[in-house]
Amino acid sequence: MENPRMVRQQVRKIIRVACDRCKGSGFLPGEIELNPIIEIPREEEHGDYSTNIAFLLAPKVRKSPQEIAKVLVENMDFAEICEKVEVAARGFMNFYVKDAVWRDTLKRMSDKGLDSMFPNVGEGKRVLIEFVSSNPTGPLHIGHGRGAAVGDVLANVLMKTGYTVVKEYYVNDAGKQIETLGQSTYARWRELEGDPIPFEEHFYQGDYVKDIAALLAERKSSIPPLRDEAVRFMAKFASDEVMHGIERDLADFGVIFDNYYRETKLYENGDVDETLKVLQGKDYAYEKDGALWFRTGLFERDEDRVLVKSDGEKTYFASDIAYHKNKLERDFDILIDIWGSDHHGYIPRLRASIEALGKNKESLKVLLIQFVTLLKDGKPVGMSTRSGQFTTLKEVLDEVGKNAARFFFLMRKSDAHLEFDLDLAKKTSNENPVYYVQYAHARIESIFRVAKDEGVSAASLRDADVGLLTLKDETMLIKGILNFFNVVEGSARSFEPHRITFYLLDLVGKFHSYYNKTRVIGDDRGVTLARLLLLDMLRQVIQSGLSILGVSAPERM
RNA sequence: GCGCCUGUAGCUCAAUUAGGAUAGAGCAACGGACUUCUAAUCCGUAGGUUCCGUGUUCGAGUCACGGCAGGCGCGCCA
Repeated sequence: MENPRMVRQQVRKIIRVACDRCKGSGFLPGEIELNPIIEIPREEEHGDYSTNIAFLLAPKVRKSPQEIAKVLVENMDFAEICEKVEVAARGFMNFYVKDAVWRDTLKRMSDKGLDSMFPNVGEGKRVLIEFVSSNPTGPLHIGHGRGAAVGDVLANVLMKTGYTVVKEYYVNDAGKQIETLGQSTYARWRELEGDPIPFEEHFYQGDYVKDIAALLAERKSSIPPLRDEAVRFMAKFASDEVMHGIERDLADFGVIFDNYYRETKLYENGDVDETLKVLQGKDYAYEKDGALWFRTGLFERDEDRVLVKSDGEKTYFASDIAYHKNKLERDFDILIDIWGSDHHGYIPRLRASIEALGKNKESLKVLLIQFVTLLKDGKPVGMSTRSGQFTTLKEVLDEVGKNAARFFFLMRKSDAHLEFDLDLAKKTSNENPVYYVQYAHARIESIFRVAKDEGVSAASLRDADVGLLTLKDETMLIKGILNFFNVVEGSARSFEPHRITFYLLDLVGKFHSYYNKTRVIGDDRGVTLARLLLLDMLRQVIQSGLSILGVSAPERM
């Protein structure tokens, strides 16, 4: 078997052949067409794969599932890959794959390398993942951190599985919020100059505004004398400054974007006006009460939305349509947007706009990220950007480090609430799941150090005889290792990066258990080599999994 | 009022390609294992009306309908 997916395909084939044979003998009607599920059973005693085909056939041929399963098995040639196929009491058919098949697949993996094992899900499709996209009016908080982790890891997963991926950050550098930032900065600057003006309630309260004002105060000469111009100048200055900080925090978090796409660019190059013209040309936009409205209701169950306000200003929605039009025109097959879940109400109108532009709205996938509750001393820490009482990503990174932060963000499915326990993430103890995985890797590295001292080189692993891996724990570990590629595939198909985290925890659990029971390096050189090959593959899978997560795989701990 | 998400062990969460067999982990609790390649580990015990109800069927944590509870959204804001 080239890879573990092929084992499942073989099982499918065995079933199909048996069905054909039963059709030939008249036991099954010839025209019947079925797509049975072949799954990995929960219970180990139920074999490596099982199928429900007998249940699906039962009503059609008016026979009991048990009888159908029995006849199918009698007509089955399974000996090549299975040691037995059993009919369970209810009518399930359980396939017990030969241990040798798994061992040979492991050997193949060792010979050909990990990269040859990843399934090609994407087939070269181009996908653009847009995430974080936080307004440059304040530093990233912990919620953005979760979005950053999910987006970055999803990008890694998709890259592993045959997609061409571009990571993009959309910078909302136009509009009222930037203006408010300018006013806030200006007010702080006046304070520093000893000539204060009222600091209004809707201004940004955070201390970072004061820092920026202080920076400006040092370069007094470049500030325009007129207030309006000064505010505009400071808006630009402050948002650039904040943006630099965001990029720095992201880099510290291990997230590097391919592009930063600025909203103002869409205005400058005429994309927004062009988009509005197209919509109007198709009569998908109309004027009412002095404003321009988009006919959302034509495409989705949603109300019509304003594109141009009666004061002539364009809405965020207008430029966002232009942005997504722009993305599609850059020849991406799939657009993934990662948003905070509080924006979910925005999905219908954006989908509608894509359809209105004559594109397939199914090419847009929106992943919603639920809020993060930060726990400190077991109690939640409140947050709000306006009041300045948020916990920034930087603070969390400084406290728990990149590895723990990324791992914790991916311990939940993204659309579920996440409780982030700061104290737990910080602990250097067995309670911390990050270390559980990393420690397994360090242990394996340690074994290889000892092996090296005893004269076992990496090259000699080529001669290892996997047939000597006969322990039950070893078979389980092999299956666990090979399952990696299925998990990555599932993760890619469902856009659920957190599956990698769960998989790794499960896998290294098997290893820790094995380690405590079994000595790898022993007197029997053959067995030692075989076990080292097993651990080498395990090590590579852990490294690969952790690198997808963006978490380090330390050699010592 | 309408829409989306969530509800599983004391706590935090799983449950595989959208229905499969006896619902699983970790933490916390209790009892054990270091003369050994790393005890940041392992082994064992205990812990459940899967929020409630009705339905669909060979089979429901999973699907449908109706409730209950929590979160979020329903702007000419972004």
